[in-house]
Amino acid sequence: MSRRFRGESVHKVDGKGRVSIPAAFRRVLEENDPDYTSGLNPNLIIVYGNSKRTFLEGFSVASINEVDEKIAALPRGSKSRRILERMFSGQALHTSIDETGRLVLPQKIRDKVGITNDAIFIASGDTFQIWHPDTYTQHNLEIDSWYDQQDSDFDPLFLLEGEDLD
Amino acid sequence: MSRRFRGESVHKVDGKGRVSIPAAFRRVLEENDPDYTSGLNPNLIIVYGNSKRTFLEGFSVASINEVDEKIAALPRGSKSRRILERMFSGQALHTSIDETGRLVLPQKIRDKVGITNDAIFIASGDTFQIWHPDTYTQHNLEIDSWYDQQDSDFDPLFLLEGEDLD
DNA sequence: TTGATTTCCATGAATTCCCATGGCATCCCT
DNA sequence: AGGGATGCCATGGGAATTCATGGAAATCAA
Repeated sequence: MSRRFRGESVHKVDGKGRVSIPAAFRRVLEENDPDYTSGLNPNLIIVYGNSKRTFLEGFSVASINEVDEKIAALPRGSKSRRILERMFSGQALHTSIDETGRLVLPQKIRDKVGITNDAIFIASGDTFQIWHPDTYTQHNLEIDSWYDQQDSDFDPLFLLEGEDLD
Repeated sequence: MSRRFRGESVHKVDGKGRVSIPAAFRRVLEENDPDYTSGLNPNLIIVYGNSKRTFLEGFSVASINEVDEKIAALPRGSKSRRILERMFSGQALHTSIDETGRLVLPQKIRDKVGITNDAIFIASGDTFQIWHPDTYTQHNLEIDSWYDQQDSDFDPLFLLEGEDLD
């Protein structure tokens, strides 16, 4: 169907760190995992990154491969390459979805982004993000207040045409 | 044939959120879904957006791809891009039309724009909108009052010529 | 052994699928 | 021109699946 994730939703995280992944996201992960065949569980990669990151980023196998290739194309030993390798190799977790559609987020990772009882999943192009709901709301305050300053019939598509903001 | 929707009509929404979409719109969705072949069900994307939005916007696959590409061309991390990604990735829903020509609007989305027993579909270029009939009427009153301020012989095509308004 | 993972079952709610009907509009035959 | 017959369209209802979530049992690792 599609390579892109779409939508947002909140899910419970239980004591063992299990969370259901939105069903629609599962379809995308399945279609973008070359090893996937009906009956199996699709793989995915969770990138948690350095301490400044306040959310987790989920990649399909196809998407992470793309990133890996681009990194590999950078000069060995370059600073960019070292930074990226650290993030996408080291500060990331290769895992898979279980038969009930859940993913396990280890305690360490949950602590890192402050996820406790609930987690919100938000599509973002060919990756998706996982946030603590409150942190996400907080993060969006700026955008929300920006909307408040626009006319009520403002259409964001207008942003595609013109200049950038700020 | 065409990439543009045309016309408007009202349809029943049942308890499960099912709504027939205008047959003419279906033809447009079919022709603009690269995956569509006779016998299959065309895909479409419903964008519901932030809390200020009072209607849903339906995109064909071709149209949303265009939007996605333009977004991807914006600088990563720019405000415009963040606003657009949130709206078109997060606050949106990828779905499809069933064999009886219906679309399912989940409860959450219906609640958001106040759709209950009926919904009105209005063509709008290469997208279409879905409103609660009353909200739509209300919205039109505002546009009508704008017309009232123009000369009685004002021809909207005039807008094609010059600058944007205000 | 003991705490931490995985696996494996369980269940209510939500969602999808499948079948059914009445209303229009169109086609076609005589 | 009349009058089916045909077919798409809008809408409904119930059955069958899938989802999201919880808990217990089995396995692992240190």
